[in-house]
Amino acid sequence: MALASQVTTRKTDSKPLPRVRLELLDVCGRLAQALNFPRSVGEIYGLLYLSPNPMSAQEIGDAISLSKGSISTGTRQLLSLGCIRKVWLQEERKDHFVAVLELGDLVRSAYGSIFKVRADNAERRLKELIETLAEEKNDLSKEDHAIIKDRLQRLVKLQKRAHQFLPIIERLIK
Amino acid sequence: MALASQVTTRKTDSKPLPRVRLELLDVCGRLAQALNFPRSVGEIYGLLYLSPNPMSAQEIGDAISLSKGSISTGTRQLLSLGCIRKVWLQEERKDHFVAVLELGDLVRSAYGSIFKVRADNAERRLKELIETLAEEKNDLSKEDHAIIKDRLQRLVKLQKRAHQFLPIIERLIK
DNA sequence: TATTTAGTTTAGTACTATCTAAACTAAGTT
DNA sequence: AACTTAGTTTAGATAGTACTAAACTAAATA
Repeated sequence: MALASQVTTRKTDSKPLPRVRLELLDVCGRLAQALNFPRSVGEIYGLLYLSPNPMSAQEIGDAISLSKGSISTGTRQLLSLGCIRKVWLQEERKDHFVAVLELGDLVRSAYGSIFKVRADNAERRLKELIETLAEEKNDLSKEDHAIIKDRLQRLVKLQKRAHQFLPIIERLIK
Repeated sequence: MALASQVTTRKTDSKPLPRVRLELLDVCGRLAQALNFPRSVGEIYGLLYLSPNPMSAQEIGDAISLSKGSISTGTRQLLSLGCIRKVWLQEERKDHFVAVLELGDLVRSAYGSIFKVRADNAERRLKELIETLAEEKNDLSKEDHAIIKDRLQRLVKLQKRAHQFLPIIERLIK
């Protein structure tokens, strides 16, 4: 029993992280911010990505200083994004986390769930705009109507252009 | 003189915007937010994009309600991004603005100045990480070193993959 | 030169997002 | 059953951003 408690405290003997890991952690933090995620979420992923072993919330909190609460929500986000996984270690009560290393898969699914959805949304929106213009035709002067129609038409062209990309990107990504 | 002042006040007779314009304005506002710009910046662009005439700061402020200050900084941002242009109207002291309609050009330059730069940055960063790892080789256990090296190698692969995209995207864009 | 007008900059306010601390839930241990 | 431990949720603190109002600069007009 005395031994057991020693074992649990041993966990906290966290040596400082090697610089490589600190650097990647930072890179991931910035990347996360650029993608409108909390920086800490990126940091957690970066920490796990170069971790030789699965890490508990404890250990994560020790490595980057972050509260229990933040780690809890951060890991939940990463789990739901499929960026990390839980692993159960024998005779360990705590959850442990590992980074999903197959980033290609992640990118692929991000494409499907984000990029594609956006493209579809944009298309719908633009159609709505054109409908609205049609409804308002009588309220507008001939010239104004023509101008607006022309400009919306430009957007349609641009969109068609973008649409040609999708299949090409899909092929590249798979 | 009375006439002149009438003329200047006439400008303020702003009729409410047609719905198409309100809708596009909204779309652009949301788009701006998604790109980490202030919503108002997107709204200004959206407003100008469907405007039959160049608009003064005044008119912009009347159309979407926005303070002088915000319009000043907002237009400056859009100008520096190349999204709008100033036009000087005869016998008008005020600046007037028009949207740049060639969105294709904008996308192209955004690719050059943002996407490409990011890709290059990422490449540099990754090289640095690998250098750091080399420097730290002795501080790490053999196993840890091997693991970290392997994972960085995965990133290199991913990056090479991404790199293949660039020329293809460039070709599509031009 | 004094006054008006256009536009910029600054100081301050309001809002939002992320974090922490602590209350809480649940489950395992003695 | 009481206690410890792991993890979640909530309330509140803090920081950052985007806006407004107002002071300021510069230029045109009287």
